[in-house]
Amino acid sequence: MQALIDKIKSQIQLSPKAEAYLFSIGKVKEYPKGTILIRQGQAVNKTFYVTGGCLRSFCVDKNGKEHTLQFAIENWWISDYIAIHNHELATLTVACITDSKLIEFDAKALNHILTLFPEYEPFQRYILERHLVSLHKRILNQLQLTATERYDLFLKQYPNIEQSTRNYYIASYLGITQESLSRIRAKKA
Amino acid sequence: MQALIDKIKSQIQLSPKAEAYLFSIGKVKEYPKGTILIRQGQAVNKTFYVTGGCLRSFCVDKNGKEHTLQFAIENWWISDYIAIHNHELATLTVACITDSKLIEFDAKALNHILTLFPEYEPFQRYILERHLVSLHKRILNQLQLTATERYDLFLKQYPNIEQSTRNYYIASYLGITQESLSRIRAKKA
DNA sequence: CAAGAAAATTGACCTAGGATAAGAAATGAA
DNA sequence: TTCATTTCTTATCCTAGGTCAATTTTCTTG
Repeated sequence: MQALIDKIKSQIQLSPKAEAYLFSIGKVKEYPKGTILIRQGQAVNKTFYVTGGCLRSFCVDKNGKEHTLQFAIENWWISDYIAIHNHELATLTVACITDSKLIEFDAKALNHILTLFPEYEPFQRYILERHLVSLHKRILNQLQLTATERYDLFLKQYPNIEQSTRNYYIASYLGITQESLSRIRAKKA
Repeated sequence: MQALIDKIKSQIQLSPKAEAYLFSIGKVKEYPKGTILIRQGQAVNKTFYVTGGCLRSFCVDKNGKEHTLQFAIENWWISDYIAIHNHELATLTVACITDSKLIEFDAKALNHILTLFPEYEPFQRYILERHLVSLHKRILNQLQLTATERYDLFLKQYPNIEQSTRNYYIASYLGITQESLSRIRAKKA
C-alpha cells in the first residue's frame, strides 16, 4: 500500500487527509492463482491495483473462445472499465494468472476520492492517459504487424509473463490460436 | 464553440472565468477536405474538437500502407495522443476526410486549463474514459469478429461515414485490404 | 513417485483474406 | 463535354494462420 502512495506522491501533491482516505478504502489482499475477481455477467464494484503477480481480463465469445483484453502486472490497474463507465454488468472476466498481491478498491469509493479531494484528479488523469496510449499502440500494432512481430513485441513488453502464463492466454491476447503461437515459437528455436 | 461549451456544461459546472478562458484558446476553423492538420514526424501542439465533417488519424508503415487509428466525427476529439503524452514527435497523421469544422486548441493551453481551473478535470476525465471504453471495445471486436462482422458494426457506429470516405480508409481501419472490403460489400448486395 | 489431467507440440488439411493485375466506374479538371 | 486521374471492383492465385486430431510434455495430486 505504501508503494502505491509513493507512486501517487511522485506524480501529485497528496494531502494527509487524502492519503488517509486512500488508506482507508484500499485493502491489501493476496489471491491464489486462478482466483476470479470479476465475473462476466455480474455487477462490477471493484478496481484492483497490482503490487505483485499477474492477472488478465478477458471475454468469452459465443463459441467459448477467450479473448484477452489486458494483462496486468505490477503497477497496473485492472477492472472492467467498460462496465464501470457505462454502468453495465461485466462483459469481462478478471482472473489471477499467478498468485497475486493486490490492493482492492471499491470502485465507487475510489471514484469518490475525486469529489472529496480534487487534488487527486491529475493522478487519475495520468493513469487514464497512460492506459489510452498503450491501447492506441496496441491497435496500431494489431493493424500493421504480423503474428510473429506481435509476439516479439509482447516478449519485450512483458518479459516475465511467458514463464508464468499459459500459451493460450498469450495467443488470445495476440489474436491468434495457441497452435499458431506454438509454431511461431518452434520457428524461433 | 457555444455547442462545445454547452456540452461541457452538461457534464460539469463551469465558472465564467473558465468559460472565458476556453473561449480565448479555442479557435473556430474550417478546413477543406484533404487538409493535413498533424503530420507524422513533426511536433504536435494542437488538439481538435470536431463540430462538423470528418477526420481521421493514421500511421504509415514501412511498406507505405496506411493504418487508420481513429475516425473523428461531430463531438469527438482528435490529435496524436501518443505524441502528446510521451512528449514525442507525431507517429500519426491527422487529416480531414471531408470539409470540416473544428475548434482548434493549443495542446499546452488546453492542458493548462486543468491547472488554472481544476473544476474542468471531471470533464477531461469523462472524455478520457469514453475514449478508453471505445478502444477496449475496438480491441475486443478486432480479436473476436470476422472482417464482415467488423464492417457491419462499423456501419452501425458510423452510419454516415461510408458515403464521404474512401473504401481504403475504412479498410485500413478494419484491418483488411480495400479489395477484401469490396468483396464483402459485393456479397451483401 | 506414479497416474491422470492439463497444456503444448506437431502434422495434415483448409480457408479467410492478401497480392497482383486488369478492367470498370466514378470524379474532377479543362 | 471529354480526357485523365483516382477509386472501386473483379478475377486469379497465394499464404498466414485456423481447424481438427494425434502425440508428447508438463503439471497435479494422491
